[in-house]
Amino acid sequence: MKPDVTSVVEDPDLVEKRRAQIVAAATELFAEQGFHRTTIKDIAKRAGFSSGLVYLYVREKEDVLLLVLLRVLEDHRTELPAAVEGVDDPLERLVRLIDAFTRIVDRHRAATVIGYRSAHLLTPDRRLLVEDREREVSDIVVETLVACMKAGLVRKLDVDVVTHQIVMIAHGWALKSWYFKGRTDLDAYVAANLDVVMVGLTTPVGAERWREIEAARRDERTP
Amino acid sequence: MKPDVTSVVEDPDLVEKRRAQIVAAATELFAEQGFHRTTIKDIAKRAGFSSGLVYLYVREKEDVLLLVLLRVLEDHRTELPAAVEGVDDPLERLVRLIDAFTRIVDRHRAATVIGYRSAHLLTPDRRLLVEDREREVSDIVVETLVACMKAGLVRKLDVDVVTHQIVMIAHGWALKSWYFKGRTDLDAYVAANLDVVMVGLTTPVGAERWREIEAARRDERTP
Amino acid sequence: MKPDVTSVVEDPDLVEKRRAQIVAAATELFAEQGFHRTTIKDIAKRAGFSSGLVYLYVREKEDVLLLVLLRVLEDHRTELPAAVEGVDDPLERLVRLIDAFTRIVDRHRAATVIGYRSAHLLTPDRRLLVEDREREVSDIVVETLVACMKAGLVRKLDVDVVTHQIVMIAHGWALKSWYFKGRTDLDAYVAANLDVVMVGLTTPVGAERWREIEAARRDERTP
Amino acid sequence: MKPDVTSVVEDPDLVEKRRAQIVAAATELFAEQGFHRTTIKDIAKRAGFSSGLVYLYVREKEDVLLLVLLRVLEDHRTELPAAVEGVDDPLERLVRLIDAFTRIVDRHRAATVIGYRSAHLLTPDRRLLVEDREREVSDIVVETLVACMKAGLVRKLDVDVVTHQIVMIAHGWALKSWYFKGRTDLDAYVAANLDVVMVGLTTPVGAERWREIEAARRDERTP
DNA sequence: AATGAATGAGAATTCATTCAT
DNA sequence: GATGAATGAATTCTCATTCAT
Repeated sequence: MKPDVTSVVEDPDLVEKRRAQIVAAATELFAEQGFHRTTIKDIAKRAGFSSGLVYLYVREKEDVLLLVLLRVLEDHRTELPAAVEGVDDPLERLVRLIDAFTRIVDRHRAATVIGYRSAHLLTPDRRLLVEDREREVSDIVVETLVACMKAGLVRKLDVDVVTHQIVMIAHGWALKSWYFKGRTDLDAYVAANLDVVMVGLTTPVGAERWREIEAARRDERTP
Repeated sequence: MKPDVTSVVEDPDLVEKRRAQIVAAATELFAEQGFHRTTIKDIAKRAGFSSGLVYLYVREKEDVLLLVLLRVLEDHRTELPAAVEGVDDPLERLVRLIDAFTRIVDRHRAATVIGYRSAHLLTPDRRLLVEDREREVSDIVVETLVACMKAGLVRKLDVDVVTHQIVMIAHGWALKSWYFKGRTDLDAYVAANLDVVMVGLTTPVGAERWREIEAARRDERTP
Repeated sequence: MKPDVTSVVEDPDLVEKRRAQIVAAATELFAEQGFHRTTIKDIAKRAGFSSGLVYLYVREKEDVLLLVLLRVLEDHRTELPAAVEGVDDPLERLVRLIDAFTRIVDRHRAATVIGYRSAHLLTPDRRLLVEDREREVSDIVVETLVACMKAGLVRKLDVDVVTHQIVMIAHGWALKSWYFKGRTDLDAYVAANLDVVMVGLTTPVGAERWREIEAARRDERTP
Repeated sequence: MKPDVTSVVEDPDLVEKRRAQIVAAATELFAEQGFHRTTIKDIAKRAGFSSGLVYLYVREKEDVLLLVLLRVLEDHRTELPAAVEGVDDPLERLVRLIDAFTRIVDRHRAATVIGYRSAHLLTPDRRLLVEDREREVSDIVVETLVACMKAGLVRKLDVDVVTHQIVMIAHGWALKSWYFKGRTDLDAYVAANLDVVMVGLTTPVGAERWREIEAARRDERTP
């Protein structure tokens, strides 16, 4: 389970402490300048020690990126369940999750953005590790969504797609900050997204007009 | 209007042709390996000419990235309006836009992903150029959304947020391809997203239960 | 005698004309930016034609430098004798030569400076060619100096050294223009240098005090 | 006062040592092949270390050139005054200066030549720095010359021009070594130049014949 | 004769990584 | 454990030269 990053230093507390310093500095810098433009020296300087030290706690630069990405996902895995702790009603859980997810992302904007920008730079094994963790996070949403459906609170829909939509709502807040800059604040963002999605999910469906439209669209495409 | 990338070659047809070759090769490579790991030599080799040639059509490597990003946005600006050409009903336009947007992104998956990964590497002036074009694209959605609201077909909601949600649905298809790999196809993705969003947008709203939940959430946060 | 630079173009008049254009443009540019920073394209553009054309009149870039340097030396070989044409008195010839030499250099400041900066970039054969021409120029001074000595107008001194001193006076005006900038004009420069040198050359020598000093100096060095 | 060249290495002794090695190697190479044809790799190899090391002590290649030029000027500023240390008689000082100046140049032939060839390649700020130092060197001559004039040992003449003449005598030895190759040695060169200049400077002036000649010349030019 | 697009060798510079202290 | 000097591979960009038109 432990991230597969080895260190030559033995003392586990020291390892944890140093890595936290490295991750903190790297997260800032990667977000500011991107992975490639950030040098190990930059990271070391911002963290307040020498560049050689970094290599006592990490084998390659890419490991730093891995640690950064695993760090946020770890936080998600802790904070997201905490947000629905003790809440039994599935619908309430779902609302809280969407709300909390977006707010967690907001707190970790830098790392979230780094994920989208730089995860692809990881070697396949490391990328897989990250994707696994990411799936564990989205599974938290999946579970609640399934519970809602089972309880008849949410109508039958492709769970993966809906989960993905919810994830994108949360991540979207970090990804397009420039789009909202100065126009919409976090609360309004959460409110509007919840409004659309929750109505979309919970309303029982009839023969809406847009359905005919889309049906026609589909026929048009595959005659 | 023309991208501010200068070329020492004067023949405009040749410039267009060569740049198209450069963009095609670069789009593939940037998507495969990222911007930094792709060398000018790589691009030239894949396009079938010498590395020096690239610099006859572009001043710096970053210009190649700019051209790649502007290329997709240009396609969006052409293809998105084409998808609703001659369609008067606002709701039908909206459905078609969401559908078409996602499918255009699908066709330009590589470049879309590059946008999220590498746009931040551009110098501010170039980034601004890209963001402007991006806004022009999302404005196409905004217009139709506003028309729907004016016609009473969609209820009053924050237009920016909803537009952003629609954009994220379309982009999301490209961004998390690994998430759907082998499970959900494009049609199912479009269908499910449309289902949630269109119901969410067009249903007249009453006193749904999730609303109380969210109201409680809100009070909890700001007592 | 002709500079050893071959051209693929046959018409000698055209060759001469084009080379003159090339030399004129190159002289300006080499003086402004130096040899290496000046590209063949720069030269062609300033001369008003295409870069390919240059290679019809010159085999390599270095040939352009050679032509530039030979051009000035040719002018010296024409103008210097012209300045003493018909003057029989050796002393008058000498004065006129020093005066004229400095003024010719002034008119060819750019090329003179290029000589000091860039002659060393020539391949040995080309450099030798230039040095030969340079010697032919200084020989004009040598001849007159010798005539003056034979006539007893100038006392016995190392002719090479004195010639060199005179050459350095002339060239010095071009080499250290920044030193005189705004303080001394050409006339004052010529006047003062002539004053020192001509007095130094024509005064019959006795037991000057500085001689004892220098003799002591010499002893000090070789005990 | 310190040359404005920054180093990432902090130990000042090491910086000094490495820079001395770099300067030594670069001086040889610049003199042999010129600035542009000398690569950083060449310099590093001749100095016996890796090319990357150079960039720990210098920010750009041009800085190496600057260091080379400042190095000689520093030596001049040390050695020139040392040559007249304790000598009170102005005339004796002057003779010694001319003598010493030429001999210092002889010892630093390579760097002196580099100055004439490559100083113009420096960016304006660096060039200015070099010119300032150069002026400080020539000011040493100026002072003594003025003292000689005040004492009535040298007649009234344009001090700048005469100083420049003396500087050109010294530098001339390095600049035209090919001219003297095998014919004149340093001692003869110094002796002859001193002979002309000192007689030229110290002889009280009457109505020499060459003066009438030059006066005529002048009238001819400005009728 | 002239053009100018194309080539490709070459050079400065950066930086991850190592290792002696 | 920590430091920071040293290494050298890698990459962008330039430009002399060629050659098809």
